Amino acid sequence: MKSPSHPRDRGIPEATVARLPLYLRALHGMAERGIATVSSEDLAVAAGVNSAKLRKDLSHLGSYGTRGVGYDVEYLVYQISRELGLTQDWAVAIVGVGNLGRALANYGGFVSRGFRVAALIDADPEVVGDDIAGLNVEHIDELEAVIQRRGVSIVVLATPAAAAQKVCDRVVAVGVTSILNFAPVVLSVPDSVDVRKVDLSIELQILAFHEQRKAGGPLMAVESQ
Amino acid sequence: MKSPSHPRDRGIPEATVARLPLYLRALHGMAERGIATVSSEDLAVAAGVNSAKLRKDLSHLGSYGTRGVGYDVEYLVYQISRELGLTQDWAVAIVGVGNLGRALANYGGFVSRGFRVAALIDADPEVVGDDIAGLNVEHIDELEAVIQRRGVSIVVLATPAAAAQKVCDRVVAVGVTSILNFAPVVLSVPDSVDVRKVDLSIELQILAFHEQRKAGGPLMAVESQ
DNA sequence: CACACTTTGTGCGTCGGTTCACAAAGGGAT
DNA sequence: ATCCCTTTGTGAACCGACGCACAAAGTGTG
Repeated sequence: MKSPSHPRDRGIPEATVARLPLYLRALHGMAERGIATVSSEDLAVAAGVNSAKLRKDLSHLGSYGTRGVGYDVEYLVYQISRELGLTQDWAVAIVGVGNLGRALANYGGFVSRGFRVAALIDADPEVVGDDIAGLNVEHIDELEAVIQRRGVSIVVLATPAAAAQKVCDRVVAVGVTSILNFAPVVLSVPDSVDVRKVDLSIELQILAFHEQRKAGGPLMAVESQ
Repeated sequence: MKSPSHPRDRGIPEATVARLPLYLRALHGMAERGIATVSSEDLAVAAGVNSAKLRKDLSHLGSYGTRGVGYDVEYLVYQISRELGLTQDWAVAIVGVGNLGRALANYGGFVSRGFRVAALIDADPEVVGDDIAGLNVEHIDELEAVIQRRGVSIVVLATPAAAAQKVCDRVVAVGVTSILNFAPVVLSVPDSVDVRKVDLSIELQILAFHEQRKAGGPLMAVESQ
């Protein structure tokens, strides 16, 4: 099932996919500074990873490097972009225009990577109709219509926890298969749908765990049973 | 994100630590609904994981279940909270009060888990002095003083990318060893410092990759899961 | 051309994490 | 007390990811 001669093997490991955006960011910075070629070592340092890992990651896309020289920055940017699907334009809808939704709508990092916020949707009549980041906030009743009319393929959920599953069900029903979930709930979706979750409070809790370890040290080990 | 094994981890795997907050959230929901005991199967479903994994995770904390019965919800909440260090109060400083920083300051999920936003800090004179979420925004010049005065042990970086490393160096210099970074840069810190990063644009890029693969056709559907 | 030097691409040992499957342990009924 | 039923806790196989270390492949120089 995995042929070594196949130049663009689609069996790219998930761990690799998660790092490609990192490499892309580093490469963009280098391109801006006029760097034409880069070695795996330098790129690895810029991306904060091991150089062997970086080379193995890139080898999954094909043999785009030159031994003795390194990688052509422009070319690599193009190859990674294409692999990630960033050469096309992705229409994103943000559902839930609270503090977080607003921040996301204004976040520059999206547009600069081929993502276009195509719709803002909320249930609160107080917010509906407002202009945020140059977009008109639409009512949740229009959810399905807006998604289909604007060709939205990725939905960002920034609703309260209680509303998330219901909205999720509706967007899945109209064919959306990629969801970025900021609501602190476990969404239940069909296997065919990709959900990535970002939970700010969970990240802090993980930090707290390690911080406690550092601060408490051996003292805690005694207290535990 | 780096996750070096800490010397005093009492042997709890990093992957387990990352899931404990998930279990905790599910358990809180159950406690609210008056559920006294729960089986690993039910809790696993609520947290969206495999039940064997859940049992193994919990077994790292100790033997807190009763065979034939399940786990006592209240007791488990307490044990996990203690393990994560949530029984104490953590003072958090948010540096960078743009759209994202503002959203974080108002985010309810923090306070409800033992985290207290103790300071908001920004460089923009336009913002300094404003009241946000009941807090006065302070100037970046006061960074070190504020951190020490308020006993801040976790810093959230929500600054522009260009400023992040400099702020990071300063907070590390005053002894902060836990950082949650929202800026799209790879922070360079001593090994003793924990950095967790959240990059919204990277999450979208990963979704785009899978979305593209789904749209690609039946050839890829074979290898997709 | 031959040789020295650089850097990629990868085989392979290792390790952490996931999952299965089951023995051990507890509760309840008779 | 004994038997049956439920559910935990874990041994062990499996799987993917990581990183070392090196052969292969390219550049440059004399």
